Amino acid sequence: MDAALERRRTARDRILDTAAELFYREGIRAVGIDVIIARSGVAKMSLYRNFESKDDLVRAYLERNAVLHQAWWDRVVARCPGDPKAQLKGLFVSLGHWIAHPQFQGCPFTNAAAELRDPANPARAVALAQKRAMRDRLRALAAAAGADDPDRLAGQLHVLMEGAYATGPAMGPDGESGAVASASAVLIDAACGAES
Amino acid sequence: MDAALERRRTARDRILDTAAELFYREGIRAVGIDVIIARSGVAKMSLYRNFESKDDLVRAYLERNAVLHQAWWDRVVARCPGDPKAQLKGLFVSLGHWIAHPQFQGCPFTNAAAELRDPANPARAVALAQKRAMRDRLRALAAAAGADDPDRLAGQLHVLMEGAYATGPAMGPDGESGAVASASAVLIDAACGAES
DNA sequence: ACAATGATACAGATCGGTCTCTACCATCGG
DNA sequence: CCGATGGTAGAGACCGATCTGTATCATTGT
Repeated sequence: MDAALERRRTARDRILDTAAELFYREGIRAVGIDVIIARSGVAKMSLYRNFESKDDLVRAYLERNAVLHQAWWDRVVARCPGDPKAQLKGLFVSLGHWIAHPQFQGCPFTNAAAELRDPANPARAVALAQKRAMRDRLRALAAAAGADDPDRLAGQLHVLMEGAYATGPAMGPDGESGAVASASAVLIDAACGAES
Repeated sequence: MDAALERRRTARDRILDTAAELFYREGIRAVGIDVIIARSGVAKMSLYRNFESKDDLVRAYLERNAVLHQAWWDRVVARCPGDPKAQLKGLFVSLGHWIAHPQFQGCPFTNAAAELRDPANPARAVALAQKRAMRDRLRALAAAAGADDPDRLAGQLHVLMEGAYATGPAMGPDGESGAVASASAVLIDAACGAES
């Protein structure tokens, strides 16, 4: 029964798990269908019964990652309820830890956008939408924190956040983790008035 | 003679020009050798006589871009001789203009690093070296500007710079150009003391 | 005549995607 | 309790397209 349940659970999920790991670690274009098939122990037709195409699988991978990222965001924000300024700073502290992780390979969405340039690719649309959503959430927090110009602060923090993602793979685990947190603090304090 | 010189000049250079444009606009892995051949009006063997492989062509493309980027940096810095603080700010103002260009497609080195994950790829090494060189130059300017902690300011500005590159393609021409310049000013002033 | 280049065919590998066939398992009618 | 049925999955051959890279031969400018 256990094996049966495992089987029923799997197929699609096993494909998605394997694809997510490979896409993130080795790149989307570098990972072929055959490798995903082999590593997930799944028949090729099972993949094409659950996903229309490789592009569709990539789209599903990014959409699931967007949900996970959203969950991370909510988790961090929930640690400082009612204190938007601390919530903002907490995001960047947590981000600084993440990019120092030895297996960190950059932002999945930025990577996908770099690999998939075709504007008509739905996976690319998911990646870009995620960026805009991030910016919107930053803007909401900046406004809640009482920034003089919430839109400006959101823009600054958005650039900083993207930079943290981009700097990670280039500078390695001893990279700019501290710089991310400290820069965000400087920008947030400057935009909200120095009083805590 | 002119045509002959043109011919002699070309071959390698025409290949490199065409490859640079295509690699940057459409991505490295998305552009095949055949397209480069056709668009540059060159025989396939002329490419393989001038470059060992496609990877070698990519490496040459990135190395030339590194030289061009260095030249841009020097040009901007030369506009404010003897004023490192203004030089730093000028870099980010200029960067803000660049990422607003409609044909901006992100940082060629970041894109290359995202597309070429194999650590043994020499083109990837060129891309990562460029990042480190940028950070070193930022550190030198930060020290010259009298920052309290030059290494810290360099790290912050480095993240900001990478973020500017990464945000461009996602947010479009009406993106965060202003945020880049303003954020850099806040960080620089905070690190050097407010007095100009 | 000679060196460099263009044109083209080709080789070998790999890619995404389709097809066929078999095996399993859950359900349901008797 | 038992046997037929249908849906899901694994295994692997196969296809056409495309990719990098090589070999061959004609052309051209000096």
